[in-house]
Amino acid sequence: MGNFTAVILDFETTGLSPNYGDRTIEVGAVLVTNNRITDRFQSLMNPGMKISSFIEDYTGITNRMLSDAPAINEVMQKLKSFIARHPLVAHNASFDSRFLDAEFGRINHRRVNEFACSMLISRRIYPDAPNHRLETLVRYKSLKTDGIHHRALADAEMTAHLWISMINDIKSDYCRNEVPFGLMQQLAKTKRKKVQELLLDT
DNA sequence: TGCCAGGCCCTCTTTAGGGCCTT
Repeated sequence: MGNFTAVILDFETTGLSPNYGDRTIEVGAVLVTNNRITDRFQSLMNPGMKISSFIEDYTGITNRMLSDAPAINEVMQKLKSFIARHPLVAHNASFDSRFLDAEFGRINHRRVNEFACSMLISRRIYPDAPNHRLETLVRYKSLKTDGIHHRALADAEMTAHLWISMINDIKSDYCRNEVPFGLMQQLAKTKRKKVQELLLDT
């Protein structure tokens, strides 16, 4: 008891803003139970438009690969089942939550899941990291990686390892048996100077 | 037509500006 389940997810997209027409082109998600990855979900998605050469270069996902991919709505239905009502985590969650909510909106679904941001939490837990990009934190904490970056499942797995690492570090640094999701969310909203206070207090 | 993100966080702040993160 006490070890919560969460889904860590990551999107590759055509750009930065769903409000300006950008769509998702790949999703990766992993289920974390008892601080271990216990299930995985990944799919490319055909956004119905050409992606820029910048995105092709950035992700390694090509227009050719997407032409054979399933429609976004179809994948969103499957993603909806995968995430169920589990709390969600993403690195810079404001980005992924915007896209998730936009794509769910297109299938007339409204997200009920809570969201936590591993980037905001890492700024509190690892203030001395050179920066808080996912890639940097993976190196900084010597986390498991297959060396692939900017692909959805690889990034989701690295984010999951970061998430697990942060929970384990809080447990050992503050002698805690468990670190509930709500505390992680609270951390993200806590001023850096008040972090010690929060973790010692609760 | 052409424009175009958005939210957090720090500081030489709050009557603001700019860097960080995500694609």
